Amino acid sequence: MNLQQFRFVRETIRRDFNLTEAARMLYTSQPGVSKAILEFEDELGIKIFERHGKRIKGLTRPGLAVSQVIDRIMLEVDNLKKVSDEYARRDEGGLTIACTHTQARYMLPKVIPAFRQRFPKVHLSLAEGSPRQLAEMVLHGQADLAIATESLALTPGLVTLPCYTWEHVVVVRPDHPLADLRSSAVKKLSLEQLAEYPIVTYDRAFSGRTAIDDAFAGQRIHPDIVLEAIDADVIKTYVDVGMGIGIIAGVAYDPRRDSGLVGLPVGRLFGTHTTRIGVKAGVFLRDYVYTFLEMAAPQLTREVVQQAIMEHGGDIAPE
Amino acid sequence: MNLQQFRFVRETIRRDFNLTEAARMLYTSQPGVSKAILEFEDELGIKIFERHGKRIKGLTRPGLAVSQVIDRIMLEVDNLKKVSDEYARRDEGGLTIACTHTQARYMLPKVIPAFRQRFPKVHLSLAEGSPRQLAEMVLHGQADLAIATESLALTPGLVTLPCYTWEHVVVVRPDHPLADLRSSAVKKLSLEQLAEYPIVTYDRAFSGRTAIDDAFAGQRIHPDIVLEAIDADVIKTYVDVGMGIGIIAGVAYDPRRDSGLVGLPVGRLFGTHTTRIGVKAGVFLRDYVYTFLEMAAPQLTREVVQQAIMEHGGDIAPE
DNA sequence: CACCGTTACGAGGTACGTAACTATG
DNA sequence: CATAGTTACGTACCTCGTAACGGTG
Repeated sequence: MNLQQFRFVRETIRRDFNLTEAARMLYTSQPGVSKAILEFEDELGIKIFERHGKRIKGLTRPGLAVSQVIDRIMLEVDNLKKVSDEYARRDEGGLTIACTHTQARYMLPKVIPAFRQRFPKVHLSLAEGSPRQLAEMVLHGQADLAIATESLALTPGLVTLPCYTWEHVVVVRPDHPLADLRSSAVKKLSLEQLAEYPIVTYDRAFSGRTAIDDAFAGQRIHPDIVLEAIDADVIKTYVDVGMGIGIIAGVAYDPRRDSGLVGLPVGRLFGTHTTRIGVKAGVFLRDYVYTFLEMAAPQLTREVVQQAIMEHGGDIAPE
Repeated sequence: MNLQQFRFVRETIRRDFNLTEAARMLYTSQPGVSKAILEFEDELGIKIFERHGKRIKGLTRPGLAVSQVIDRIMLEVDNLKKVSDEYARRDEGGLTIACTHTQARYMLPKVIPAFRQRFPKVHLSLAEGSPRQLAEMVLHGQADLAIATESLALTPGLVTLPCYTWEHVVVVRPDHPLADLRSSAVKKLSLEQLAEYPIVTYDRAFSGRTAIDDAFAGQRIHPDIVLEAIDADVIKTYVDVGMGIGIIAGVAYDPRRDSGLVGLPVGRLFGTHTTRIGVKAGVFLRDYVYTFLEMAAPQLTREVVQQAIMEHGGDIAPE
């Protein structure tokens, strides 16, 4: 029994039971993987994989149980490396943040400069993707943190922590009829009124889009969504060229920088959303990661986060 | 990084930082252990052990952190073997119960025959020791369960579950003055009255002895404890030869088998005690272990026990 | 027949044991 | 000076890669 066998089993499962793929991902030969797994099964006295003749099709029941234990072992092996790095190179290391474009473009710039100053030796990297992908990246150890608004909380094995809340904002061109409303009129804006114009907003998987859909559907309104994009910059660009009105996250509108557009605070129409940070349950986080979390959201103190990670699947109320 | 290195580190710590001892326990050469650990420290980039010249004295701070992670890894590696055995040999395996003499002699005989009938292929073994030793055996994986009344609950890393409650009983020879009391008089027996006679009872570490001491001390009575023993059989023997009156656990007195002695139910004087079963936090238990627990105490269902094990250090109220 | 997993075999490297050496208390 | 840890070194074994083989869809 050795760590290599654990790696092979885990990777084979991740590569959809394709040994050849698994071997390639681990930079080794396919027969080596095959042999190691066979020997491992032999030692345990069980079959881990369901085989149709020679094709590996899936996990057996004991294989499922074994793979779960292996996941826990490999998680701790990863922790071992992190723990020792924590002492060997106190303020050095890497921090990979998996997030949506909105976070990378509008929220992280408020945090990262200060973090960088405090930990100049930490190598930062940002990865973007859909919330589903972000969660996957964290679960597989490819990223340390996932930051997103939607669906993160539902992923098993992921601990999610409330970071900040926000509301949507409507952006229009200065020459648009809605641009001239007085602020009292803006406060009274209804979904019907918005639906009179073509709408440019987020793709289905991002930044509270489901809340937008739900809001309209709740009043049986069928808005004309002429364009979907995953980021507010694209949306603003198309609003600017006259495609329609934009609905974007409040954080994505800056009156100063977006001086070519008018923002209408209509948050109440689409509800309040909580952006959450997700970490893998049971991981060891480097000291600077805790500091990062506290910089991003003061309520996420080391104690709060550690408890959430240990309680494994625990979640903290949005308040 | 490999499992062997983890084993060496763990064993070195357990053997009080004596490499030679650790090597012997693992049936390998001492230089091999030394080299493996040095390489491991090198790979992690930290020193695990505090060295005075060449003598290993203790753990460094990173070493402590690393050793905790290693403990979790090795726990899961053990689980791996158990999980696969669970499927490979469904009703076969071993069950080692670490318990005090009282449990082995009086309580387990009520459970083990039925268990044996249900799982004839499970090899049972009983280990006896002080509660402190029992806890240690379970924590080191030398025993699956610990059963005892005292102090188990306090051991960190051990999950303890309430099994049954009991009270003490006083045993005297038939020719003893107390033997002739009517049951109404027995109900009124006081500590003072008992303290008029020399007492034979348990050793300090066993079966509610502290409760006996506390009861007397609470009324500022200094009983004459003429003999201490770790088991009721010994106590009864000395009561029988006229050394004094005996105070033993209720389960240890059987009117039929102990016909040469008279039992006086004076439980209220020394309080009610809960015998607990301890398992290591986070372990995987074979199916038959869950069955055993439920046979020993019907309230300890699989769900209850599993939850307690997972909540790691969790405890269930005696009710 | 193209793809995938297993078996066979050989070279390189690693693990481990013995022996010698060194430092500590 | 006895005990304990590290270094040195050689052998045995094991890992891993290439090549060949056997089944599956």
